Amino acid sequence: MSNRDSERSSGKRGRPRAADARRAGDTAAEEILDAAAELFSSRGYAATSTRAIAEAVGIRQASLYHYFATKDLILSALLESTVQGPLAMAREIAASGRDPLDALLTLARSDAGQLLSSTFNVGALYHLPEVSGEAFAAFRADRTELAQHYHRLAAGVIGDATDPRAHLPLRLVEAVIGLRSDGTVGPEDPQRNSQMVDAICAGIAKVVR
Amino acid sequence: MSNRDSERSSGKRGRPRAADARRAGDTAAEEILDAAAELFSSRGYAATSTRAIAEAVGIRQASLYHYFATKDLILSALLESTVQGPLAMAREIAASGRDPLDALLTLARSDAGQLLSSTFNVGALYHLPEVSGEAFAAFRADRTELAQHYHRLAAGVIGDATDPRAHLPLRLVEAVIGLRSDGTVGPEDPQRNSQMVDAICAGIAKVVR
DNA sequence: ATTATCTATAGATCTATAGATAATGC
DNA sequence: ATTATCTATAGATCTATAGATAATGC
Repeated sequence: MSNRDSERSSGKRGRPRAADARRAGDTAAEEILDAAAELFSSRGYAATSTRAIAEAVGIRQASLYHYFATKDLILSALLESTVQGPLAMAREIAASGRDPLDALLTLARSDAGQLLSSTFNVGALYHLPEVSGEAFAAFRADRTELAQHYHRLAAGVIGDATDPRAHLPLRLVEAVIGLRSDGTVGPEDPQRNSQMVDAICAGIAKVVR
Repeated sequence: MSNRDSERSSGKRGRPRAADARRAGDTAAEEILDAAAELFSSRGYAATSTRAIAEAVGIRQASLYHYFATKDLILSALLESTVQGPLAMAREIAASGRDPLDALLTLARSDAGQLLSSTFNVGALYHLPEVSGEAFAAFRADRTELAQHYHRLAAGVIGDATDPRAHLPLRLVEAVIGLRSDGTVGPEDPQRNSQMVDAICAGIAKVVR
């Protein structure tokens, strides 16, 4: 129980900041990612300047470049960090040999729950138009693999790999991104979220059966 | 049959363009909207410069401002023009007093079909982060009304206005936007599109019943 | 000495405006 | 005279780099 005191406490290296810390995160890089997650997911990538990110963190614009060599790399880090968990889970479930419907619903429940409970609507990052650029090819490959896991499990339940219905379960999970943008759901009402996740999973089951 | 010759033919007013016309549209404003629809929906709003739009049309950057006083107004015109049709149909169906499930499926089929058959993926414009800005409040009001029509019809079938499932039909229709961005479907394969629309409508019926 | 920050700025944009120009219409 | 375009540019960005500064660590 002694790992609380190294948190950000005592000895700070380097020149002090002009402003106080105002962001979540134990390190400067985490503070930057937290601010960028909020701004990129609400205002978009091109519309968010590095100056706006720095201001939200409480540092100068140029100081961002001590941690990220380019603006691209900030979005890249956010994209990777949000897809890694779902992808790892999908691989695990795929390897487990579970019943396809059970596997599909477990994956969907987990992913929808995470999208709803995250502090910002980071799922919206997936849909930023800039993500189709070369700088984010690694993320897109991960995202494609995740989509394939959903598709394969759904096709397994349906019994036909060409049935267009097999594309719908992932889309129902991602519906929560739009619902959060609209304010229909959000992390401030966990009970409503839980009902929404249930409704989505029930919908997925009905669509594939 | 004599309305073919006023098309863009004979008498052109004004200084000639430096480049040839290269865009769909009978008027310069339509050419601009066509180019902007392609660029905004694929690259995003902030990432598309007025210069890029002008180049796609074959005119100089400053010439855009003869037709649109600001860049905002170009996106605004596109958003309005894509939501007007669906909204008009939704109002008509709502006023018709039809059976809610029948009404819901008719609306969904029409909207999904239009999103799939349009030349560019204009549905993606709805999800641009910039649309949450003040300049697009009129569009957002229309969009909200459309969402309410879907929600009310779905709640009518379910028999409970608070059931979270009532939010899912519109989301299933909008799934085609993501499917087009991914290349899963597109206007080049009408037969596959038709199967996808059927699958979505069948999914909607199952979700609300 | 190392580190994290700062100030200052170069160079490349980007939107919008001002005013000239080259057509047609009357 | 009217119109649709053009050229030129002002002023406001924006990203990234260079190099100074103010802390701690050794």
